[in-house]
Amino acid sequence: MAMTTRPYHHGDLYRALILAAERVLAERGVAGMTLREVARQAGVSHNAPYNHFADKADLIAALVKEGFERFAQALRSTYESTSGQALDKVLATGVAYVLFARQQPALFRLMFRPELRCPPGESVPISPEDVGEDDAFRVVLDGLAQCQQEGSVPQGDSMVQALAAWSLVHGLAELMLDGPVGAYTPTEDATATMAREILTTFRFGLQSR
Amino acid sequence: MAMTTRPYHHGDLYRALILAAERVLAERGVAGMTLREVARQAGVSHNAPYNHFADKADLIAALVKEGFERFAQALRSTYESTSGQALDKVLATGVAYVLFARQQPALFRLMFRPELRCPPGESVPISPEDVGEDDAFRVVLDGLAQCQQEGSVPQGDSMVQALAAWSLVHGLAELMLDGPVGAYTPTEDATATMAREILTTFRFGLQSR
DNA sequence: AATAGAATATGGACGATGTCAAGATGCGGG
DNA sequence: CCCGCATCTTGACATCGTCCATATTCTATT
Repeated sequence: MAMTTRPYHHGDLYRALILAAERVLAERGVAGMTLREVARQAGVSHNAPYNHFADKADLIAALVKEGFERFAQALRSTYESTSGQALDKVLATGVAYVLFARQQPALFRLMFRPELRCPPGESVPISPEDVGEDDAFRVVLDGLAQCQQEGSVPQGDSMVQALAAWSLVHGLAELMLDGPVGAYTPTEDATATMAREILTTFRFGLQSR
Repeated sequence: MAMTTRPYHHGDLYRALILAAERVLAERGVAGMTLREVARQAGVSHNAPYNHFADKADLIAALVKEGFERFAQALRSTYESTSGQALDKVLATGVAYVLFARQQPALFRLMFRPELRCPPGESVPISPEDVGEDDAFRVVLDGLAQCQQEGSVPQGDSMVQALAAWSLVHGLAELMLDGPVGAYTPTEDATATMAREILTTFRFGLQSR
């Protein structure tokens, strides 16, 4: 009678598989996330997932989509709950971006490794839009448009400004996880401080002219 | 007689394997680069690589190291062959960074996916230093120190400035390859223009104070 | 120069993985 | 009540990374 697609034998295997996938991902990392292990953790046979997902890429895409939803949610709520000018909100959102990556490193990596959501033979991944990447981007985009409106950022193509801001925090997040920056930011506080410092360094790039 | 480790049967299988790996990587992408396929392309049995590399992660690490050497070389030569202030050189280096990623996308991805160079069971990858990542970073670091000396950039911790600059171009490169930016930069010229535009947007962040 | 030994390559084998093909199981509508 | 279909299981296959035993070829020592 529920309006969701009725789960017959298991309860809600679709959901259970995504949760199991997330746990496996967090425990064993991107490389260790195997379809069979996910099924094992969910307590079903190694072929049960194929009733709910076309293939491994499809499961990953679903998990990534969930990740981007939470991600966009985190950015949005940070933006909205920060007081001050729109520019302050955008900067706080940038810090939240980096913190999200730090708190859920494996999920964050998965979200930005489209080669992992390529169907078996193909080399063209399930598109970023299908996976909700744009929604997260729009938070920054809208925020910068607000900044232009309040005059805290120079008039111009806010798409370019958003790409620049996004690039900055995304690069920082990636380098913290997988690059040489990690060593400089051992704790979570250090991460936030570094993010703030770097964002402030470039803040004047948006303001001055 | 040569002082290099003498190749006995094949000629120089070590080198041949790295070249084959690079070809396979470019053709089939990160996900399609299999050890057996590399051996096939090199015309040897599937076990021959084990005489020159401990495991797949070791081969990848060697290829990545080669990639970082070329990368550092490209950045350095761009820096040196650009005329003008040190700041101009640094900005040109940033464009070169993004162009390298665009011209060798698969290699670039491989370079920044340390989970692919984890030994079988382990989750700790072959370190960034072992792979030459620092050498490339130093180009930017030294460049910004020069900028401080010539006064085109505010005094301060040039490590933080370098991290900021590196984050910016690295994020841009990643987003162009795997994210939503790619659509806006279809051609190589568009890529360079976008990179210049974004770098210029933030240029004033380093200058003003 | 001949031979012993190390370095290098080959083939087969094993466990694990992603995926496909059939068969078994259980729920809902007629 | 029973049939159909969605759901799960079992089994199989190709491929992959890696280990082991064996064969081949080069180097060095006598």
